[in-house]
Amino acid sequence: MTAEQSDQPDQHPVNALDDVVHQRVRLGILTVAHQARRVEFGFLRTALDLTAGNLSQHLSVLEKAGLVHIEKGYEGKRPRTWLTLTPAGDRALREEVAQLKRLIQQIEQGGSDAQA
Amino acid sequence: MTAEQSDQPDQHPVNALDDVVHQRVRLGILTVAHQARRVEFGFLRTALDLTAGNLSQHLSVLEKAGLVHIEKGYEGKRPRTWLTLTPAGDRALREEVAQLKRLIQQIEQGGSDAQA
DNA sequence: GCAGTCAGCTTTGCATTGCAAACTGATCCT
DNA sequence: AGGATCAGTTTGCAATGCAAAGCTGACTGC
Repeated sequence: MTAEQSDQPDQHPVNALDDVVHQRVRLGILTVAHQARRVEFGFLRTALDLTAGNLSQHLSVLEKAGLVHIEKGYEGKRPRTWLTLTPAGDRALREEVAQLKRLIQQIEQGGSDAQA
Repeated sequence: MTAEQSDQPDQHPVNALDDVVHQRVRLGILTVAHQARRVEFGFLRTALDLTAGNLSQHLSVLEKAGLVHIEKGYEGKRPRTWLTLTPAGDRALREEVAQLKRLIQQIEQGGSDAQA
């Protein structure tokens, strides 16, 4: 146990996860936005069971990070807010998934007691 | 308050995730603890690239939640802290993995599960 | 043997985050 | 017209997460 690769700061999957993306609610938002091309605020709100205030803030975090595009307009006379994933958002989500898969593999392989 | 059609409380995978387990660092701790039967504090610290203070607090969160058992003692004359997953911790980790898998599947299918 | 140093954590202090209640402004109902 | 409802945003506050400082005991030089 000699050669410590100190130039390898962190090889652990969790260190490759981005907190903006990994956060539970935002991961949900990105997932839904990935599945549907364009999502309504209200749909997200009920699909993820959030308060409007909570959702509103998570959206601005995602927008500020450049992961989603937010589009405000009207449906008839009612104001609406739609959400689309940006290319960066799509990449970020894929990256999250890739790291989660690595993590899951580690968990499922290396157990002292493993059972599916 | 309108008793709306909340008979479908939340079918979305992210709502089944436990924030105690899902948090990035703690997910890492649980993963490492799952792979090795018994982990040293110092090992976790370097493996996950954490400050001691940060690790210390995450461990007490996990302990308070009953997910890990913390054991203090000596190795030779040096004080050491070891960590083991409790059965509940193991179950919680498996549950997290199960939900993550559901989530990943949803993402990778990429279908348009549209709205109105 | 007692100052100084180091290993191994814990505690403290503070900035950020996340949540829901309160608010704004427009539309619908009667 | 006046109230109820929809669609979000802003505000206020509690909880979280982080690193720096602090604490405790062991070993080292003198």
